[in-house]
Amino acid sequence: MKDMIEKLKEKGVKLTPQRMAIAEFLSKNKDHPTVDEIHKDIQKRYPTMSVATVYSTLELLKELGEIQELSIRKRGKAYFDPSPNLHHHLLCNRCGKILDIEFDHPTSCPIVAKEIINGCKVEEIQAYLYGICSECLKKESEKKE
Amino acid sequence: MKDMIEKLKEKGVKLTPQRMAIAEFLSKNKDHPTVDEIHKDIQKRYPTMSVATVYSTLELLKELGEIQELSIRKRGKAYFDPSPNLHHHLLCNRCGKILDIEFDHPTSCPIVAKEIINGCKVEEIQAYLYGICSECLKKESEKKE
DNA sequence: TTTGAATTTATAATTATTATAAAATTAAAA
DNA sequence: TTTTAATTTTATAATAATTATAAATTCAAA
Repeated sequence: MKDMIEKLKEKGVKLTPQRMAIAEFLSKNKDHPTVDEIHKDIQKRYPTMSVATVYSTLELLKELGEIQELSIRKRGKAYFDPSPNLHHHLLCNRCGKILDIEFDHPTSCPIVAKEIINGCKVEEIQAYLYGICSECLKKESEKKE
Repeated sequence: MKDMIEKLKEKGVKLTPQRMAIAEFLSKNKDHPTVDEIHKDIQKRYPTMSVATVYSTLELLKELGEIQELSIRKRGKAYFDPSPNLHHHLLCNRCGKILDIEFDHPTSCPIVAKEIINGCKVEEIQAYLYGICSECLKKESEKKE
């Protein structure tokens, strides 16, 4: 929690109450929130918080490398990951949950290992798996019994 | 070109002129068109073609596994890939082009190899690389000289 | 030819995001 | 402390992609 705010200060970002509220929300969040979710939550304590500020702050945090924006097919809106570290995501086709997929051996991935592929310089990688999460698999196998 | 239409016929899909025009457009297309691009192109020859039909036909083709929809961070709209086969995509941060990335050894990828990961069943995989394409790299190196 | 289901169309509604301009805040300068 | 200028926030409107709706059309089977 303090971590992200500390880093922002170090980077010379003006620490407004709004930005701190968003940074705090993200730091505590283990999920993949949307703009709307962030906005709604903070508005409870901070009624004048506007969506535009949420958008601009998320853009700022992205540029600073503090968070990442996902590109996943789910209702055409943006999802954010409070962690900027390389990992993948799975979207459950049943319940719609987005799960983090930490992959064991990054160096064994033929793409992650390379900085250049097909003559293109790779700066960022995101992989999306679509399938069925463990909870939904369990539910389905219970039904069959 | 004939290929996709043939397959649709086999699958018992009603072959309307609109659907055939869309299938033909996609079959000839090596790019990653948007709904709007598809619509605009077909409207030249077929002035009454509506966007709703483009949306519904693309949804149908997706369900039939004839095409895939990308989710790549580019102006918040949907991009389609006329080929349903597993391959990845690179978005050039300079020129905005989306390039196909055929990866050499699918079996060497630690994710593709598995059907189950973290207890989840993986049905589909999409990876997005963000970076700089070879053409833009070339332009940049020429500038420096 | 009639019937009924599926499809297409035009239009409106919805939703996420971006743009705009006024008001508020902030931090530095006087 | 007061003034100043730049930045940030806010409310609102504008834009753009997608989805919903209902009437019109097409199509194939009875």
